Parts: sequence; C-alpha cells; structure tokens
Amino acid sequence: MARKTGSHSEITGPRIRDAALKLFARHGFAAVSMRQIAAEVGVQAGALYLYTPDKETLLFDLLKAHMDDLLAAWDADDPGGAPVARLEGFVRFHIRFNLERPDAVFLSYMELRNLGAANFAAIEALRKTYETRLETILRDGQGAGVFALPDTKIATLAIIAMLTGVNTWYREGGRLSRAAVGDLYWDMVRKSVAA
Amino acid sequence: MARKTGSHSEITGPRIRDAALKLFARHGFAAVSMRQIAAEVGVQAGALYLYTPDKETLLFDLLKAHMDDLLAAWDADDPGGAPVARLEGFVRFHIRFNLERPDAVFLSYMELRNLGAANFAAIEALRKTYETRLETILRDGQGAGVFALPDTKIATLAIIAMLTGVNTWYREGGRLSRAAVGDLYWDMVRKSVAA
DNA sequence: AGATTATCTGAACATGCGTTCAATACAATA
DNA sequence: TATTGTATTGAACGCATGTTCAGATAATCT
Repeated sequence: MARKTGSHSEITGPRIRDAALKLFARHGFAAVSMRQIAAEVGVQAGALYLYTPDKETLLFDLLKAHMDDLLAAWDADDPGGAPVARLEGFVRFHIRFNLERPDAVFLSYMELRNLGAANFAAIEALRKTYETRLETILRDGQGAGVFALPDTKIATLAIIAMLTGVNTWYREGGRLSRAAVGDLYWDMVRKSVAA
Repeated sequence: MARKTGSHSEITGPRIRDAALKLFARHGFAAVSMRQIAAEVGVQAGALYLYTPDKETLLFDLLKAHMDDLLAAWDADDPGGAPVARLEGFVRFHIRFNLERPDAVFLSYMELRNLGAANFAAIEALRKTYETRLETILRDGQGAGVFALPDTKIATLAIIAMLTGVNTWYREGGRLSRAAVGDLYWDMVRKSVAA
C-alpha cells in the first residue's frame, strides 16, 4: 500500500493543520504525538513530514497564521474615526474574532514557550503590533481629552487581558449571546477609560 | 550507594515540589520528565515516588496548595467594610499575591487540562469559590447603589482576567513598582464599576 | 552497640517518541 | 496507454518516558 485514492496535498495539508490545532489546544503541544495527529487525519505519521519539516514548525505555522489573520482582520474591520467609536469597534472585534477560533487563541498564548528563540520572537512581534493598534486608539483619545489614562501602555494590556478572558468562560448556547457579551464588555471598557 | 548523608523527607519533599513547580511552569507539564525533576533536586527518579504516587498527583498537589493558599490569604486580608474599600482591597491583594508566585499562577490556569476529571473538578471548585468572594463584593456594592453593573457575574470574570493579566507582562525591576501597578489597576477597576 | 526504620540508588520494564527512507500505488500529463 | 511526478505506507532508528523494586546505607530508637 502507498498512495491512497483521492489523495491530494491541498486536502491533506489543511486537514493536518486542523487536526494539529485541535489536538494541541486540547492536550498541549508536548502531550500530542505526531502519530496522534496522523491518526486524526487518517494517515501514517511519516506522511506528516511532506507538510512540515518538524513538529515545532507545525506549531509555529499555526501561531503565525493566527496572528496574521488577526492583524489582517482588524485592519479590515477598523472603523477609523473618533477614538470612542474606534475603541468600541476594537472591543467588539476582539471578542467576536476570538470567540470564532478559541483553539487558535488558546494556543497562541499558551504554547509560545515551546518555540525556539527565533520563532518566539516572530510571534511576539506580531502580538506587539496588535497591541499597538489599541494603544494608538487610546493615545489619540487621551490627546483629544475623551479618555483619562494615567498609563496608556498598561491600559492597553489591561483591556486586552480583560477581553481575551471571555474565551475562558464563554460557551456556545449559554446564557448570553455573543452580541450581549460585546455590550457588557464595551460598557466596562468605556467606563474604565472615561475622562 | 543508597541513602545519602543529611537526607530527610522534610527537606527533600519541599525541594521536589519547588523543582516541579519551576519546571512545569517553565516548560509545561507534559514536557518535563520525572528524571528532570529528580536531577534538579539531585536525586534519582525512583526517589520521587516516595513523595508522590505519580506525576499527575504531583501536579495536582501543587495546584491544590496554591488555591488553598490563595483563599486563606484573601480571607486573612479581606478588609471588610464598605464595598468600595473592599473592592480596592481585593484588587491590590490579587495583584500582590499573584506577583509573588508567578509560577504557581501560571500553572493553575495553564495545566488544568492535564488533570483527570476528579482532580480537575476539585481545582475548579476552589477557583469558583475565589470568584464568589469578588462577586459578593460586587453584588453588595450594586445593592448599595455604589456600583452600576448590568451583569455581576461577567463583571467578576472580567475583573479577575484583567488583574491576572498583570503576570504576563510585569517584570521585577521594570518601569513600575508593584504598588504603582496596584494604583493603575485600581483606577481602572474603580471607574469600570462606578455608578 | 544493636536493631529498626527511613531514605535513596541503579537497573530494569514495556511503551512511546520524533524522524527518516526505500518501496509502492495512485493521479496527471502526453 | 505509457510515462512521469505526487502522495503515502510501513518498518526501522536510537533514545526517552513513567513507574517498580530489590538491595544498600544513613538516621533514629532501644
């Protein structure tokens, strides 16, 4: 036995990344073996090496793709305009985007330590870029006198931590709709930065 | 060779827990071997089994001890009194306590997935108990009309996420002292719940 | 001093790991 | 239909894993 009927790299490639994302998020990078990923896809472990040079690169590619998605999605979603409206847009965007891909979000702040120095630095830079997007909004609002922030950098980190926390408790079909969650968090954020 | 001079369970026991805590936090539970922990202590792997029945229990004991510490420390620190003062006490306590033991904090919200169902439930119950401490303060303040919270439960989770986020960026000897961080976060929390 | 108990070693167990590679079967092209 | 290139298997590599245990030594007790 060798090549399987219907086999195609455009099919197997994504399936491997999907399986790896799901399993890494569920059990942790180190706890998941290449054989488990292969089994999930329905393939032998050796076949994975047609799609990734090694296990760490597989993780890195997932994290990199997630961060690229995040930045591109925000840049497309950014309403611009006045700082208050822009901040509201950011809050609702962040919650919505993160709730749509909980596994990737979980991975990208839990498994950074499994990356080598170079890969780690690359992901960190993207994360910092995203933080800067919010920081700029806060700084603009501070300059315009609509926000009162003793420390813009810390406010940035505090808001992102608060918003990302939604992923730890939100369950589909629970008491609150995604939109309702957006309302609640926007209410708190708006007040916390108010002049 | 067998028993070593100066050997004592009251010495080796804590050293094993310290080494395990440090290594688990640094590299992740699954990525750390019993032999690595033993080497850090200066002992052979077999000796660890005088102190723990297995690896998972070692992790559980660390998480359990941390949560017990947390609850006991807050109960001793709770200033009582008016909701606003109590909330301020909680904010400053949470930041201070967490910054004093970053490894344990990291572990207890990153490695829960490596626990079996029963152990997981035990830790979750303790976490919920801690959340209830804050929720009660918020509910009291809401009742007294000093806080305005559309959803007390969500506000609880949002505040805890925001405060716990400090551990992801704070570095000893950095720009801000711990007290200054407490001031900044109390400012944001105070405003976010204000009536 | 002698007996007992607590502490640790070192080797062993079966199992699983990430990764490589020759062989092979299917898909695409001509 | 023949040929070339792509996708995959399955076995193998050396090494690491969690855990057990008989044997050995140090500390403690009588």
